Amino acid sequence: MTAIVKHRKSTQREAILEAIRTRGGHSTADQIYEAVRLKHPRISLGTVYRNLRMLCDQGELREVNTDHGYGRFEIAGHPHYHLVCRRCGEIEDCPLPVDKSLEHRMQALTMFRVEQHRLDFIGLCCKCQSLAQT
Amino acid sequence: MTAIVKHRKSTQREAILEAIRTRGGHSTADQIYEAVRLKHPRISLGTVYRNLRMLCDQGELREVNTDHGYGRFEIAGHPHYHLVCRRCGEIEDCPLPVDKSLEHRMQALTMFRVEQHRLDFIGLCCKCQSLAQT
DNA sequence: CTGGGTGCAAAATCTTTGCAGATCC
DNA sequence: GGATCTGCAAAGATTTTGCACCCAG
Repeated sequence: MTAIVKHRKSTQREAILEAIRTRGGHSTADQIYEAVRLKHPRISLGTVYRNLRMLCDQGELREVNTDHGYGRFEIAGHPHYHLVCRRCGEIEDCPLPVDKSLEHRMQALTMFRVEQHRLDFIGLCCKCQSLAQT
Repeated sequence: MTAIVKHRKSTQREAILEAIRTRGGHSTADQIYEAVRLKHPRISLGTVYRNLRMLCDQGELREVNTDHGYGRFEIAGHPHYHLVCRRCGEIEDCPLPVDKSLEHRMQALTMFRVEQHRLDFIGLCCKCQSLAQT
């Protein structure tokens, strides 16, 4: 099932994973690039993207999509929902438990083959609540 | 609340709305562009994007995000969930009723100001089920 | 050694924008 | 007639890729 692809270990890839862990997840490619650059000034954005893609394919990372134009990446631990700020795009993990039964309920109603679901709550993060009225 | 902006009517904008209605929603900017071009060969992609943005701002359209790189647009009727095909990116509307109580349950647990939520089921559409095994 | 990984820069993709002329009211 | 829209093309933003060199195994 899972593609068997050999990958060497590389300093850069380790550093990228480390950076995501340190930042606490939900980082954009550029944030990761900047973070890694502190220790590895010669790393290139291309390498960051290449490794993010690879780590996603391997299941070590998960890409989180927002409406804010760029992808964000998190460590692929146990699944959870997200809180997404519509103003600044920041993402927080959601304390609500994941409800797998939704998938079964849904599957009963459609020919579409349901494999997983994602639930995002959209609104304003604490910081943006104080800044904006709208 | 809603910004009071005057907008004239334009042949192009009408045609864009019409195209989205005809295609049945969930269209990409490019699909809309191609559809409108049949009747208005001189329309430009820029105009399509400008009008899509405007119609979203006015609340006539809603932008639906997928992981497939481009935005999709649907008529902003009553809210509903989506089925998203991970292979081809196609979107279907979901028959499951929207559960607003999720937002209240969530709001009770966080400082984040919850305004709405979105729920996508991810999997394989009928067409892609027959094509792929993975 | 040798094939995967990297840096660099160019290219690809999707979307937005500046400008001059056309259009609606 | 004047503000709004349009077409065109150039610019932006984000992500991917070709290539020659480098390095882990």
